[in-house]
Amino acid sequence: MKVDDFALEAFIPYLLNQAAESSSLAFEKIYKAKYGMLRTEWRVLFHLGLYGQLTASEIGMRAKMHKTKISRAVHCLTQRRMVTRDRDTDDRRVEHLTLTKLGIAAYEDLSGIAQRYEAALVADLSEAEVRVLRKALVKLGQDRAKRFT
Amino acid sequence: MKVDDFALEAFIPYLLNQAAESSSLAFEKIYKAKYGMLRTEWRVLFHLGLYGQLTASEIGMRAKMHKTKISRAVHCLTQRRMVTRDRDTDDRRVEHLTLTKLGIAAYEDLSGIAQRYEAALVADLSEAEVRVLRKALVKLGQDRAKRFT
DNA sequence: TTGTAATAGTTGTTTTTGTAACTAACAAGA
DNA sequence: TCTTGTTAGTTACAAAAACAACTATTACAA
Repeated sequence: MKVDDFALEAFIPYLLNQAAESSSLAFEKIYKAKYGMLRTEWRVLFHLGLYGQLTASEIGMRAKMHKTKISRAVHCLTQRRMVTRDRDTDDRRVEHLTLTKLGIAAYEDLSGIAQRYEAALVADLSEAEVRVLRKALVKLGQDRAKRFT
Repeated sequence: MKVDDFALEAFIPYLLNQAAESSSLAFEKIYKAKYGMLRTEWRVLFHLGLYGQLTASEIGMRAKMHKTKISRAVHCLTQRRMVTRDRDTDDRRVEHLTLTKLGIAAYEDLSGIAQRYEAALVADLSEAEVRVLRKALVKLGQDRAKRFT
């Protein structure tokens, strides 16, 4: 199987998946253990904590999560009294989601941990490298729907 | 919700997940459409194509995939006549996995596509940036079991 | 030997995700 | 008004993943 110079070890999507999984794992354990949250719930919580009141669709666009995931995450978060839903008075299809005191507390706790976690993650990279990394990840995260067929 | 200077948009694990998902998507469609493969199967195929004969455990260690995933992926790949299993004569617990002609053909086809795909992915990054990216991803992909509690 | 532990891999069951179909509300033209 | 189409969000069902328990085989020590 001589084949080629193509190293799976260096295939960017593969590396990205490994890095994403590995880097999410330890942090996932924290919010799971402390608040019983799933990754989807953590994301919703985080978006609400960061941007304030949002609708499910807005979260969907920002986080690129499918609406069913959001629907379920919001359901769980409301059950856990971390999020409240308010119907829009003009358009009664839309719901405005807001964190409760409990939700805010969880968000503040977890975002603090997240910052320290991230610092530990990139501890052995230089600042310049981290800048390049972030920039590259943002680019790679963009929709490329049409770019490769 | 004034809170903080913590930008979710810049949280590395978040960016990694976005980039990983986005970058895997288009490629996933290709091997799914052409060969009806799942991501797990594609990974197994790729490891076998790259390293030749391996056992399931070896693939598990290299790819950091759980053994049940590998078991099922191998099952599908053998059904599709892309992989053959041979019992080790010394230790009858272990199976040596090898690509068939069909498997090799699929691997060669897909690895070619993968190379071009990756080239398109990083097209608007400089070579230096790609180097930094790969290096950072490899580091982040490493086990950090004990590094953050 | 024989008993205990360890390893390779599989199978079964439960969670979580993905997909598609659905309800409810609005919009806008005939 | 009455379609027809669109949007927000939910629900139901199918696909995939995670987790635990299992079989078969080997290792190794009493």
